[in-house]
Amino acid sequence: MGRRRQIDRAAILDAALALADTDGLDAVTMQAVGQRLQVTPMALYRHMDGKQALLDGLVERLLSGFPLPAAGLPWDERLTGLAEAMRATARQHPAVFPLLLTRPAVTPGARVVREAVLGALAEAGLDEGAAARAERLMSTTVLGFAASEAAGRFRRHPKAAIDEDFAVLLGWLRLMVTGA
Amino acid sequence: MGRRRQIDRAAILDAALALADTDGLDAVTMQAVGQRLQVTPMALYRHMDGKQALLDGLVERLLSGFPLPAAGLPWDERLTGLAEAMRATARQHPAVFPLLLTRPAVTPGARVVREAVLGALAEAGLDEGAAARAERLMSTTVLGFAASEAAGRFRRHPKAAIDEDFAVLLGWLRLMVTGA
DNA sequence: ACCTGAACACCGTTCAAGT
DNA sequence: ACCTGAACACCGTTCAAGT
Repeated sequence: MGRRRQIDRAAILDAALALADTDGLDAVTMQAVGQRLQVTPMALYRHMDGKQALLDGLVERLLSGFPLPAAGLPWDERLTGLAEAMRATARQHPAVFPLLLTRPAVTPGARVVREAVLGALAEAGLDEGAAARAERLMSTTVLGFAASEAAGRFRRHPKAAIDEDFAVLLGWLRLMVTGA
Repeated sequence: MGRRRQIDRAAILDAALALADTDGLDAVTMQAVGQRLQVTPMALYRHMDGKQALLDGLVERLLSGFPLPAAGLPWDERLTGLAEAMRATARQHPAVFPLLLTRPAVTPGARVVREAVLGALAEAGLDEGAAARAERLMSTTVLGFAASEAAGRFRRHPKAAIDEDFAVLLGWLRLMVTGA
């Protein structure tokens, strides 16, 4: 025992995410991930289809770890909960989060989140077309805010002001649903 | 004459932006920019403080080329014009645009755009604090939408649907000002 | 003053070789 | 089956040398 290091896809993503969280996206290199797993960079290629696939995997990790609001809650609380969970995820993984703005939401993890939003909007009384449009717009809005915060675009502003901004934004979103 | 290539900061940014527009951000390497100017990569360092400064310069380029709406227009048309100009810029420079979400708006170019938005909001009757908040939120929202589109997050959807999404978004923004 | 050559420490990725 | 060694074509960046 203890002769050769054993790795798998999950271990690679764990290592890459830890690296991204502590040292930023640029620190996620095949060599650094390998080193963290005590393996040569080339060993990763058996489990992961290259660097781009690794980044895709990281994004999916964020999505699949997304806490969904309790189903029994009223629609507006579910929407608010979803938005807050998104912001919390952005704060936990600021380096990876902006990549979400880059990829079509077609993966299983993205689909789950979208269905949750669509469900809340349907309960609010929006028809299918309006709900689909509102979902795109709301996701984009919340994603843009959270990604901005994660990337440090608001770093000149006190945290309290940004929290208040977000609260105002949530108010807008609610109005968007009821006022349309 | 014609003995040694002469370059300067503006020429470097021109070359880098052209490269980014046609081949993406990853194609913007010191070597590729140098080659386009028929100069070695090391020659760039005399005029530009490294790769990061080059990217910063590219972002500022986008901002400073931003067309501002005519000052005589009513506030809501100015706001709409600003948002549409932002989206047009994102379409012209899709590779560079997402970087805007990454940097605090403290450069001269960013300041000009922000003042234009604040001016329109002041004319709409918002006090200073409310205008500052609305500016942050609106810029973030429009930036998020335009960056998403530029990065290809909506590539599964027909262009007409996205245009309509944007029109709905502009309606929301207007409501945000009058309804608060 | 401003560009070049040589050099360094990294990158991602391949492929044959080892176990 | 799965990791390693060697190799390749790139990266960004420095510094002394050329003109």
